[in-house]
Amino acid sequence: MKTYSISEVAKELNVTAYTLRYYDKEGLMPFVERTASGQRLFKESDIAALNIIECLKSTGMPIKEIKTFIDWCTAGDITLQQRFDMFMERKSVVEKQMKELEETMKLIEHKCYYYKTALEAGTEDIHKNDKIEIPVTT
Amino acid sequence: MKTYSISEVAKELNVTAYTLRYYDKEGLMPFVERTASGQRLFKESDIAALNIIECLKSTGMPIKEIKTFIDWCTAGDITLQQRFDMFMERKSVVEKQMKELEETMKLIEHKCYYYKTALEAGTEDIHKNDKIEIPVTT
DNA sequence: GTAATCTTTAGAGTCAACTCTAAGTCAAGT
DNA sequence: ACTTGACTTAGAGTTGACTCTAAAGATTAC
Repeated sequence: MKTYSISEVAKELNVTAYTLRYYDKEGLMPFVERTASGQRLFKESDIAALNIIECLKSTGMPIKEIKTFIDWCTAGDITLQQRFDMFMERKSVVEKQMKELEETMKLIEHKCYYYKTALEAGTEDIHKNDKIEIPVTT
Repeated sequence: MKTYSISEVAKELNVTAYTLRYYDKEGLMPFVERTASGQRLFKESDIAALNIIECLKSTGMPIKEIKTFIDWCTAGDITLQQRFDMFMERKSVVEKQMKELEETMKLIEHKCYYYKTALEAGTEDIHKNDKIEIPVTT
């Protein structure tokens, strides 16, 4: 079975080897095996697991919570419910992030328009009488 | 013209007064006026500007870059092009974030399904023969 | 007018997530 | 055998963004 060194994996996942060692130190990689001399040997399945870790991280989940998930994985079928619940919660977190990102996008696009027209006019003054936007909650 | 105290603004924007003072210290709020005794007086337009700051922050822009933008605003029409370019770049950053968030969502949803079926079976073993997913670039 | 509750500042402390250093070990090429 | 470069560890250092403290001054409520 093909294995990979830490720097190969780092390159593949676009992180540094330092970061991977840090994750290991924090308990996110209890599954990675070692050679007799102590060097890490990453399997394909380890890289897949790291992809899940990256995915959780990208939802804003802190390392410590990801560790809890890894611990659940190690514990086996007894923690299936916790893991299911966790991913369902992540799903709603990501849904919220998507909505927020859309609001952000609206404002950014409005500003693009604002500056495009200001540039055409040569001055921002053309927007002097724009009404101040009060965020609408409903 | 109605004005607001730092704690009123903090409440409104869902941040702490500490945070607002920190932003001020970092140069994000040169426009906020003061009473004779030195207390900050926030106008509606200041709150609008803080909303833009929050918007930029939510795209992952660091405080120092936001300060650059605020400095451009202070400099006037001469920096219209820079500000337009900045928002156009933010737009493409947010587009990228949206795409990434969709990829994240796909993986999360897949995991929800994975654990839902595992729960129904009472064991994760039913997925033993799932092929390892190799991220597809195209 | 005085107590309670703001506000101000400079500067220190915290926290997460890296990021690096030092000193040593291991592996691959010539 | 020896050099070069990758790997190991513990632990220190960095960064960004707050978060708080202390001591002082200002404002509000009665």
